[in-house]
Amino acid sequence: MELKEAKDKFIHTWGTLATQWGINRTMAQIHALLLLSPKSLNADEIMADLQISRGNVNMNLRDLMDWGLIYKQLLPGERKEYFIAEKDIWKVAKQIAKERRRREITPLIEAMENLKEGIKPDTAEKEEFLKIVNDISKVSVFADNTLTSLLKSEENWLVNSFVKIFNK
Amino acid sequence: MELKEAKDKFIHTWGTLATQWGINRTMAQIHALLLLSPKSLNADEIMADLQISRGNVNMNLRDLMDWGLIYKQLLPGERKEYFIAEKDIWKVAKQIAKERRRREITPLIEAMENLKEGIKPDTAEKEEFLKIVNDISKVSVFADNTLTSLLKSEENWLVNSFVKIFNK
DNA sequence: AAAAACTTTCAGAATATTTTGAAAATTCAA
DNA sequence: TTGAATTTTCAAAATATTCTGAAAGTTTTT
Repeated sequence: MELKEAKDKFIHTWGTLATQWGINRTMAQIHALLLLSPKSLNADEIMADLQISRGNVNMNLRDLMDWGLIYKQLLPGERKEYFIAEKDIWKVAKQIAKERRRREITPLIEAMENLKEGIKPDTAEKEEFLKIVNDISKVSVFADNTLTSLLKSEENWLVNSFVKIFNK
Repeated sequence: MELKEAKDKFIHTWGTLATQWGINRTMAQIHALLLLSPKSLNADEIMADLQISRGNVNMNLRDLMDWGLIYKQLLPGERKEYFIAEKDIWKVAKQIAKERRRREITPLIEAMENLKEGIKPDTAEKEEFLKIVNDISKVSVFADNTLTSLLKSEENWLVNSFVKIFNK
C-alpha cells in the first residue's frame, strides 16, 4: 500500500467512524486531512483535496475550531487563512472528551434537576417517578465526576498508562 | 406540575437528548416510556401512547433488546408480547457504556491496526504517518482499557461512589 | 476611496435517516 | 390443517441533515 493510498484510507475511515458517533462526516474528514498534513492548509486546498464546496469547508473549519481540534495560522505575506491540526493525540482525545461531556452529560444532569424540582413526593406513584429521576441524576453526576477527574489527573494517568502501553 | 405532565416531559427530554448523542429519538422515547411504566407494555399500548406506527415500534423494541435495555415478557394467558425495561439504572448505564464501546472504540482500534499493517516505515513521510496512526491506536486502546476496568470493578467503584454521592 | 482578495452566510438542492402502513410471515388455538 | 391473532418486513413517503454556490460582507492593498 502506498502512502497516498493509506492517507486516503485514513481520511475515509475517520469520516465513516465519525458518523457512527454522531459527528458530521465532512468535519471528520477535514480533521483527518489536517492531522495528516505536515503543513497548514487553506480553504482552497481543502476544497480541492476533498472535493467539497467553499461553504462546507468554511462551516466545518469553524466547528473544528470550536471543538479545539484545529488552529488558525496566519502566514507572513499571505492573505489567506491557514489551518493546522493539534497533533498531540492526547490533547485531541481530551478535547473530544470535554466537548462530549459538555454536550451529552451536562444537559442530562440539568434536565433531571429540573424534573426533580417540579414534583413533590406526596404519592407512591410520584415517589416511584422521583426514584428513577434521582437514580439517573446520580449516575450522570457520577459519570461527569469520573470524566472530570480523569481529565484533570492527566499528568499521572496519561503518562503512566502511556508508558505501560509503550513497554508492551 | 402533575405526574402525567412530568412523565411526558421526561419522555420528551430523553428523546431530545438521545438525538444529541447519536441515538434515534423514537428508540429513546420508547425506552423512557418503559422505564417509567410500572407494568410491562405491549406494542399496541406503545403505539397508542407515543402515537407512532406499528413498524416503528417493532423495529425500535428490537434495537432496545439488542442494547440490553429492555426485556420481552410473556404473560400467562396472553398472546401478545409484553416489554419491560431494566430499572436498575446502574445496569442501564453499564449497558449503554458497553454498547458504545463496541460501536465507537472497537472499530477505531481495528481500523488503525489495519492501516499500520499496510505501511512500512521506509521513508520519513511514512514514519510520520505511522506515528499518528500509532498514537491514535494507543489512545483508543487506553480508552478501551479504562472503560473495561471501570465496568469490571463495578462492585468497588459503583458502590463506593454511590455512597459518597448519597451522603452529600 | 476604490478595487481586489478573501471569508461568511444562507436559501434552495441534494442526501441520508426515519417512519409509515400494508402485505408477508409466523405463531398459536381449535 | 385452517384461520385468526400477532409480529416482521420493506418499499415508498416524510422528515431531518448536510452541502452547494452565488451573493453579501469584510479586510487589505493600491
